[in-house]
Amino acid sequence: MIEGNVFATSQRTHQCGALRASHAGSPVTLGGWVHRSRNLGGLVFIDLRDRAGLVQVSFNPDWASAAAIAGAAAVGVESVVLVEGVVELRPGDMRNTDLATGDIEVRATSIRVVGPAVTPAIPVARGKNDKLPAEDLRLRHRYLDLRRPELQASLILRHRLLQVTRSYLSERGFLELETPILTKPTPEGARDYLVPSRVHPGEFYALPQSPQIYKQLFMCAGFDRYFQIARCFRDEDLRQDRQPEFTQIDIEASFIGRDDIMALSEGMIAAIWREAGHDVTPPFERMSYADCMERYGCDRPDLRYGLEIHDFTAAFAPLDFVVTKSAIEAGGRVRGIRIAGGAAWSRKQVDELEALAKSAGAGGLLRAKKTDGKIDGPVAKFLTPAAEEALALNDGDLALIVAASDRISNPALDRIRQECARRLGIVDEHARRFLWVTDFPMFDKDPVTGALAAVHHPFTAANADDMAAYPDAPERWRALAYDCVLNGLELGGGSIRTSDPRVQSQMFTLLGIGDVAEQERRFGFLLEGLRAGAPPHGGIAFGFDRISMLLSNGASLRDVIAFPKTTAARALFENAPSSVPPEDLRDLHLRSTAEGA
RNA sequence: GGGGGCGUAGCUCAGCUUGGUUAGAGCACUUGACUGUCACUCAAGAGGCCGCGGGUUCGAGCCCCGUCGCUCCCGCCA
Repeated sequence: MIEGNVFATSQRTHQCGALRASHAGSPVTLGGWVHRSRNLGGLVFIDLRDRAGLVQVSFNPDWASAAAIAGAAAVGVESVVLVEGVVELRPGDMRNTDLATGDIEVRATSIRVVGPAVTPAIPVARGKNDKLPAEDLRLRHRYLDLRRPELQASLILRHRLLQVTRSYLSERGFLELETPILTKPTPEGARDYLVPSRVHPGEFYALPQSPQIYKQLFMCAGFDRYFQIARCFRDEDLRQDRQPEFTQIDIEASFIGRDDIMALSEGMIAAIWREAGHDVTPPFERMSYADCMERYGCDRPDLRYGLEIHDFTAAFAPLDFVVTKSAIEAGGRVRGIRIAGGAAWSRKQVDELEALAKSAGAGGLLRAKKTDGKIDGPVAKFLTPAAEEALALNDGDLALIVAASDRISNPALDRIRQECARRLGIVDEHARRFLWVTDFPMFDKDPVTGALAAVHHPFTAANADDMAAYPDAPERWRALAYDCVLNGLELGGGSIRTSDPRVQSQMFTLLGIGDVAEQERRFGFLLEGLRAGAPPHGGIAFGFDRISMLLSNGASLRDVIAFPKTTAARALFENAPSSVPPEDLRDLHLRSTAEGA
């Protein structure tokens, strides 16, 4: 680090928000924005703001000229001013403990307005109970919104997290290598953003959904360890935690296995969280995909609370109860969760949970509660002692059960479990339960068409034992893939890649791209790279925006991205996308079919 | 692509249920007063295409239809 005050320039000596009692007696020149001012009549205070914080500048006839006081009284909020003065300790009763600079004030002798401001369209300085302006206004006037100390803190933290990430990886031999933004359309996955070529009529580049193939080619080229803070683009409908362009910490390495990537990632996550002031202790817990689905009904379980799913199928099979019986006969299972104290919930409350289960695709939600030693509910009169024992209800407990195929019951029970935890207030907001989910299936089989789709992506390697054991049942193969999960949120995921070009070609065939010419056309540049001598390699990518959001306690991804898009993928500040002159379209060999075009 | 919510002063919101004087409040803004405030205080003032279009009605911020924008969710996101 450079010693001393790097913020001193020919025009100012200090940052406003950096002044402390130790500066008392120093003459200073400050530049900043007028956050608020208080004119007491002949005595004026200005709260001057820069990215470091606020400092009170006082204008008093004892040290300031009448002209300076008049200037201070006249300046409008959000104007940029340069003030000269002396840092002085405030008398004890005038200290402001709410302000980092509250022990001192700057007794100003002059003020110069260098950037006068019109009245701001949205307020920057807010009272304690003032609500934020509507988000579209904040986005439209982003230059003002970004002045808010909260957003500045988020972006400053984001910067620090990026630097920690860079140095962590760089210190471990990873090279920060760049990949193209103008690239080739990807045949599967999300929709691409397309860029028309001017010199090649009718042809298009695509913006990368991820640098996946390029980073594998870096491995083929022998760079051994790669990382990139990579911008990625996906043209899909948006959510609170989804932007059309987003940033990934993208990592790939050679001569490594799953455990190497996990250990490296754990260290990096710990370094990032430490930078944000949190202790994280690797190694992280691990759980197979199969266990996750069995116990939690989803592949990214929130482990901050229990409410695990239990299987009652064996005990319920003999029951002469049509709901469970028909489900089991159709190949389904009877599974549910036990809620201690849930018997006290009202009919209406449980109905709401059933509605939730139905919205997740379940046909219904069976309930059984135990009060005064007696089980109540539609199944109650069919229960055998064995079934009662399996339910294992204590007095006051409620069981919520879904009888269906796992494909139906998993998402339903997942939703129910999350909602029950919320209602019970058993989610420890301060807990951080990191988890590796491993052994994902390679393929997802479409229940109707039987077609296979890659669960992770087509370049993921399969477990070799599975391939040998079930050569004709690829839907049983497990992938060498892993997801990093925190409190039910996916932070990142990756896999060991297929480095044998023949195996990669077989994978494409399984995915329905059997034609060799077609494979070469779509993925030739990867296959050629693999044929040229590819080391075993693998990697991972973390969603950096989401990590920033978590660590700055932001409610939305839009609070950690300087210039985000709306949920309609529109940029309200610079007003993109927008129409272009017809001649521009002509140059690109395009004609718009949009109405009114 | 589908569903829910919101849209009234520069900002945050009342008013809408049950249509009926001149559409209100707080903050911000302008002017004035005020020598230790820190969301300063006090007084006065200015500020409105009630998102837009159509309809019902003697009469619409309010009811109906459509549309646009923002937002949340489902689908989608290898």
